[in-house]
Amino acid sequence: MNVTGHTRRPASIRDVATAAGVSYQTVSRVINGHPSVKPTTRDRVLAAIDELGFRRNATALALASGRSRAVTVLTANTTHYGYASILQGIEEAARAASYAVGIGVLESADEAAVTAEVQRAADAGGGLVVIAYDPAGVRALSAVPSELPVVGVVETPASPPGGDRPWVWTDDREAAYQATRHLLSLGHETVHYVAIPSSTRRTSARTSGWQQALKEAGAPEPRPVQGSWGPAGGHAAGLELARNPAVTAILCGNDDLALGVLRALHEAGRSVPGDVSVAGFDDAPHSAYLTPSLTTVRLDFTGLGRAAFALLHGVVEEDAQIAPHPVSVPELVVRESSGPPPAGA
Amino acid sequence: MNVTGHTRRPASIRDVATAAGVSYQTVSRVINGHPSVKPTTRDRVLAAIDELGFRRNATALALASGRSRAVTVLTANTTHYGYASILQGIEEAARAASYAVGIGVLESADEAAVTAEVQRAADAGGGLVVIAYDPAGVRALSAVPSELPVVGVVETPASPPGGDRPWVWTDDREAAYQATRHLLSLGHETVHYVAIPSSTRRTSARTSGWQQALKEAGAPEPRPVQGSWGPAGGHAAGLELARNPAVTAILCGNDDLALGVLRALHEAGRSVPGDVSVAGFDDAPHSAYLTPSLTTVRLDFTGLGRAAFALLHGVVEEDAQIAPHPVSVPELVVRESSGPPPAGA
DNA sequence: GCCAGGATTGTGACCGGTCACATCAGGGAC
DNA sequence: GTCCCTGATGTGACCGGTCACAATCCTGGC
Repeated sequence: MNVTGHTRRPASIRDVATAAGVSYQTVSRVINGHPSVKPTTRDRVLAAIDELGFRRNATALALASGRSRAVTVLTANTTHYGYASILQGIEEAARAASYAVGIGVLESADEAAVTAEVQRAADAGGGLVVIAYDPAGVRALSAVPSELPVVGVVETPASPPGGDRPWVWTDDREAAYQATRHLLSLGHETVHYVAIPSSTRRTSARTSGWQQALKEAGAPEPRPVQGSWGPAGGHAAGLELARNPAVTAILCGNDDLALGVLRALHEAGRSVPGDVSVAGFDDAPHSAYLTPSLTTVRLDFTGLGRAAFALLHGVVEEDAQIAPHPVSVPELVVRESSGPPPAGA
Repeated sequence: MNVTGHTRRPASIRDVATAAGVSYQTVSRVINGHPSVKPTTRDRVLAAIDELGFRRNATALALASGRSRAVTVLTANTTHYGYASILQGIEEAARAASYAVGIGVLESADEAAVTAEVQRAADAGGGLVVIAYDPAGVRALSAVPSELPVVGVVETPASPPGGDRPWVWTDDREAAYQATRHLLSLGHETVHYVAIPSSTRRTSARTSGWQQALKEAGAPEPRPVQGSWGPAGGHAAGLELARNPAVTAILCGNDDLALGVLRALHEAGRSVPGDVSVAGFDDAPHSAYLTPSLTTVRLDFTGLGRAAFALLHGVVEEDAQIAPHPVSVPELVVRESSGPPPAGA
């Protein structure tokens, strides 16, 4: 160990080579596990590595070899439950594969801003995971130059916006379908829907799952109420729906929205689930502890993140490339916020 | 523009040099804004850069110059509101300074695991921001080799665990003090406290602010109840406190904990704020929409993250180094969950 | 005892930038 | 007209690894 106290620069393979009395190439072979190195030599090199505290310089490796063992996650948001959990899943898997994880936030959906951010991510080297749940993400995914390895986390599997890029998704359609069926099965005549902003102009997967369930049941299909991502949007939407006494069941695009809806119904003097049933989406950590606790559909975002990384890893390392597939089966979690419609309805 | 469709490797400064009919060094001068380049030459080079779509290779830059324009954030968590917001703030500021942002999650507080993660972060090059709100983070901060630029986001300013490293903090002590005073001023005899896990064995800043307020008011000081980070811990603590009819006011270490406490009180049949007042900490986005809405202390985590980056930036670029300072003045937000104690108490 | 061939090891060039220094021209002072 | 200095530009080495190829050692087969 070095005890001089000098802030010397870290040892390079040439330092190790000198210490072990071999050439730098032999050191390179040892750290790369090349087979044809005599065991005694290898031991000598390993001892030198250990003594000098040598660590392979990631920057030099990236420059010389092109491989960079890094992922950059491009996302419009890092704090919302779903996004944060996907990020966490990616980080987890990346760490296990000893990949570095970078993040880039798409603050605006503006074309120029998105392109700039994609460029920055490309500069970082390595692969990309783009969370394309919103317009900014979708735009980013399609702005990624074709020579870059990228995986999209998308909302809908059909004709993904990123073209022929590999992607992963959760089955949002199925999840919305299940939640809607649940509410209908309780006896509600129909189910209203408060939507999250869609990733594209087309109908979102969540919306279409809801529509399908209504159609199958022959229930009237009310116009979806547009919400935002957070509770504030849900609150506004909830106030609007509360004015209509015919509304007895509300499905929300996510749990935050549902929280706002619950609050709005409370303010309007309508009880949940007595007067109105509410269901959310995502099963955020706080949903089980609300009063009333929230019926919702659980999605495995962390697993989704892990799958996204696994897919990217497969692409980058040119191993068997895993076919894109939905990684989580959505699971309906029935809690207090849903129940039969009021007797009079 | 290139229209061959070939996946050619990106242009280097030598490609640009050839295209502009100058040496690579001149190109380097142009992209670095060196003064002594003849305007006509500069224009020629800029035109070539534009035509070839040249972008400076960040990896090569880092290797050759040592500077890397990157920050790695080391944190035990990415999903909790406070952590996620700090990360967001760092990313925001870093993006503005065109720094790359990396993250490393400290999954375990185990010494070896933490050291390994710090090593990985060091390998990424650039500076470090360590969120030291918990044992893992504190350990990581002190495990950072002294030659690495690092900023700690710590709980308590006094004798920071990272030694002489620069740091930023929120004034948690003041925040807890304010919240406790608020509850006492409503007429409660004393205030109970549900604690988040402390970053060290010592009394946390939040705990000591609470204690100080009680002491000043001559109120009895109950033993703090230990919680975890999430609502589940708050729920358990809440059930325990609900058994004691003398409890009329509860301060919680964060809003998630408070949510669990609210739920537990509801289950125990005690009304909020009629029987018991509850206050949280952090002002998470959902807190305003709970029923009852949550009285809490707002902390500017995003600003804290920005400040952490600014400080690091100052250290790395060797500009005027900003002295560490609390960036946010905690702000008490009074909502429905706090009120006077029941008349009989 | 001599040679083919695999196992081991070393050398030089390169990745794409930067840095330190050399070179070359032009212009003012004498 | 010469000298010196400064502005503009080019050359070579280097950052710390990798890659392709050359060189050397050792062993078995004949």
